[in-house]
Amino acid sequence: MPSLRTHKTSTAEADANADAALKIDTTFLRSLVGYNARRAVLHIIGIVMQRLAELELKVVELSVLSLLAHNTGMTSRHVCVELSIMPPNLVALVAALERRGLIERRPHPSDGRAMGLYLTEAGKVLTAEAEIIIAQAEIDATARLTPVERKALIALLQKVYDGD
Amino acid sequence: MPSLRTHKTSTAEADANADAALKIDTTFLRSLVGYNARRAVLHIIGIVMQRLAELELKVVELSVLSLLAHNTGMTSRHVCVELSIMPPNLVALVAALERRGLIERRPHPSDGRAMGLYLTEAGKVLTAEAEIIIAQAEIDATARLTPVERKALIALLQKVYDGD
DNA sequence: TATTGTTATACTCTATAACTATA
DNA sequence: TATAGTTATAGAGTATAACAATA
Repeated sequence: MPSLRTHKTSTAEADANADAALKIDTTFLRSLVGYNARRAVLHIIGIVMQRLAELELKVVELSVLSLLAHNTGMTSRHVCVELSIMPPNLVALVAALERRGLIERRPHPSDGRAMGLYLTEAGKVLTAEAEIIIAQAEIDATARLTPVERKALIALLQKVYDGD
Repeated sequence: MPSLRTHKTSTAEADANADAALKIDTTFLRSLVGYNARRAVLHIIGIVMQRLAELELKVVELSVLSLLAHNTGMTSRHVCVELSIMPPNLVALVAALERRGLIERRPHPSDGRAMGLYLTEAGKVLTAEAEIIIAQAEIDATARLTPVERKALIALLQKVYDGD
């Protein structure tokens, strides 16, 4: 019997689908970039999260640390804009990183309202270590891709969201 | 997501990054598939969500309805596995769709524990309408991609997570 | 007046333990 | 014993309103 992808409904098909181990038709969902991208994110984040847990870091915390490592003195507001975090939700995160001695908050030189965020020496060391771990975790999580495919995938994804 | 770059320039300071919105170096984060995929998901989901809101549907609700449209009689458990939803979290969702008269729950013919999920006529109509809307929203959200690029992107994403 | 950082809070999403009725 | 569905609940994640200090 030929593999069927009918959209008709019959009692026989209903009973067939009600039975155990069957093929589920996900043709429509799999035709959507959003669905596939979300599944890929869940796959990758799961692996990355697990590896970062060894350093007691969450993915969003590493994102903030990495941003500060390459943009020293960034303000909370700019971190929020860059990572699409609502300002109230960054407060506790920054406080936690400061409590762990990974970052420092210093008054902005010319804007009395703002605080610059800086990595401490311990923060620099941990961030460097975390970036190596996360880079390897990413490679492992996308191991089915060749380096060329991986590069192409990243370029296509950026084409989707760049300009936001 | 708001624009990341402003066009204002000001006098140089000792700490360039302490000054307001200059170019932020995101080289490391942008080298990660996970980071880029997540940004792309946020971009697409935002648009899709907005369009589906006209039908008072959430993305996950449309996912369930679409799955049932093409796999009539699926059980809750199979929906959970397919969409990575925890069973307790599907209960309220299914109840809401049933309350709206979009789906029906009927006893499984051979397994007294299970319930088959079926679209009602109203559910079929709404799902068909929603699939058209979401397909167009996806095209719009990925308008910077050519059809060939879009197809390539989907294939690469599936290569990342398929087998999970 | 507008903006930065903050508090408080609420809403959503996701996760876990335990129960029931069937298998 | 194991599984499908459910309840209750806890924990993240994300959202808005409002305030003080500063621009």
